[in-house]
Amino acid sequence: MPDTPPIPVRTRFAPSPTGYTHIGGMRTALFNWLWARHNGGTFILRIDDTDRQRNIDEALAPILAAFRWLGLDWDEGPEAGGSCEPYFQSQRGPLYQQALDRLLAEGMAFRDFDPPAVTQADREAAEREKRPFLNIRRSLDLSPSDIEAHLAEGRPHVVRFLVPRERTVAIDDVVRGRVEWDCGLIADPVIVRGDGTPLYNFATVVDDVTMHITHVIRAEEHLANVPVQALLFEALGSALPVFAHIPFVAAPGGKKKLSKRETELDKYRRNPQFKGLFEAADRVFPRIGLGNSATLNPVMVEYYEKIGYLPEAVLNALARLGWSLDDKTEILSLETCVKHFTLDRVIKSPAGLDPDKLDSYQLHWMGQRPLEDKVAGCLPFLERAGLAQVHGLQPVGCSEYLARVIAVLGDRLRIFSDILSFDEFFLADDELPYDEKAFDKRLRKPPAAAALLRKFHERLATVEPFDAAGLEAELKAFVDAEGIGLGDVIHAMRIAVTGKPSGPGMFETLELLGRERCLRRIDRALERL
RNA sequence: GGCCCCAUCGUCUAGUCAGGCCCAGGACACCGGAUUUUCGAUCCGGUAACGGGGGUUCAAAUCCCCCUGGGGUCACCA
Repeated sequence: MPDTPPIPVRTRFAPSPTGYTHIGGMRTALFNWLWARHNGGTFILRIDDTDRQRNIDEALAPILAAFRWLGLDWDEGPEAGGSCEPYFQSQRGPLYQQALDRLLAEGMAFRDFDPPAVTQADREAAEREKRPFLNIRRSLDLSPSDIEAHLAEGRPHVVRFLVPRERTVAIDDVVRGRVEWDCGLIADPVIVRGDGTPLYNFATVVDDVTMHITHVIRAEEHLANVPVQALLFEALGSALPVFAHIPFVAAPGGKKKLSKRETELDKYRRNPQFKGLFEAADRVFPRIGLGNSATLNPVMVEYYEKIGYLPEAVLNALARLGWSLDDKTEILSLETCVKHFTLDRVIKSPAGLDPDKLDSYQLHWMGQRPLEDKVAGCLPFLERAGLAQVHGLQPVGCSEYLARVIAVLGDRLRIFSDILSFDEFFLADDELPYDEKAFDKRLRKPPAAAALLRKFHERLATVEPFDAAGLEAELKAFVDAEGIGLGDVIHAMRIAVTGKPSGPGMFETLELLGRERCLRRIDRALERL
């Protein structure tokens, strides 16, 4: 029980509603969620929408959807409510105003009437002289009556927090240890804009205070915000929360922050470890009417859901990015993570997303899913791709057929959309495309292939029963009689019946397809020789 | 450039706080073999790392210093 904090833990994840969820952001959310759950505490979702009032509902939906998909519930926040409502910064104006009044009254903040151009010039001058920029506090010299006059005439101004320049500020970060800054190097941050709206650093602190956040767990890139925020906590008379600056999620194979910027995405497309995911997007999304890797890419959580990854796999992969349970445990359920997650086992250095490893988790977790889950997971892909109605059969959704196909595929079905690459089971016989290279190699080139296939075709027409065991026995008898090997006919048969060079067991495939379809497909292949 | 952070196999990591059990363990990837009608999966086996230099110590991946390298951040964005 030594790692259990004495007071109820309250963590928060505060996304800005951008219309999608960054996979790295989700990892941060997960750590917050895990820490709250591990301690029986509270996980809060708060929407940082201070900057602009875009269509919140539209931008928020994908974020909530991502949390729901992964099964990360929030105790307080949008739709859930809570005792610290509202959970949208855009609606918390009065709280910020109150905090602002207090800072102003206590002389810990001041109105800065310098026009932006003046500040800009100061900044450029500092840059030219190669010294750190510190705002010149001209407005501090204004007398109370001057200020009143300026206010009366509606003179535009911002409010700056007055940094105590003579001291230092430090935190004891749970993952990074003690980090200290010299306040003499910190410019007075603007906390309220000219239009009266609060800025992030200010709003966040006010929210963390008023929502009684005990642990601020966020990505390392926020470390630079700490001095200002810590000072703000103090100024507001609040104790500092526990800070845990976790490493950011890096692009595969690198140490650079995973970004959704277009120029970076183009690099990712060429990244050997990353490109597979992009290629998958370009392969499957067009078939199901979801655009391509330009609209849905692996930087977004939505990508993984829409292409058919399992939440367990994504969660497992995310949990292992910068955190470990011990020296050997790789497979982690959410439950296991909740039980063992502690902040002191978070690593300090950036962790690159590893698509290969994600796939290995996916393989494991897909293997844990019962057949009916796989059927339910695959069906939507077939429907959207127009493959749910197999010629001459009942719709795949209301028959056992799909379940049989999936059972035969076994672990070849890694993600749900993989079902689309086994479309030979769903296409009409005369629509089946052929892998031309394999067709040449197995049917056209071997001198005896076509004749053998033609000959075995006759046996297929009458063999009983038409099931895997029966078919295997029949083919064995056939090759024995011909004095050849299994491979001499099986490869030719596979390309003829499926159009592909590889796939699940040949006999199971034949059984599944059924006699009529097999015969027709063989005829069709022989005809195009 | 200023400030700050980081540094173990190709990758994710264990080990670093409490130096010896580490000529560094696991996993993924990779290579080889087994199995197999193909692919996949599976099972065996293998290659592979403490960035460099100084200290401290009987002993350093672990402690100290310097260097180098990588990264984050520098807005009336979040």
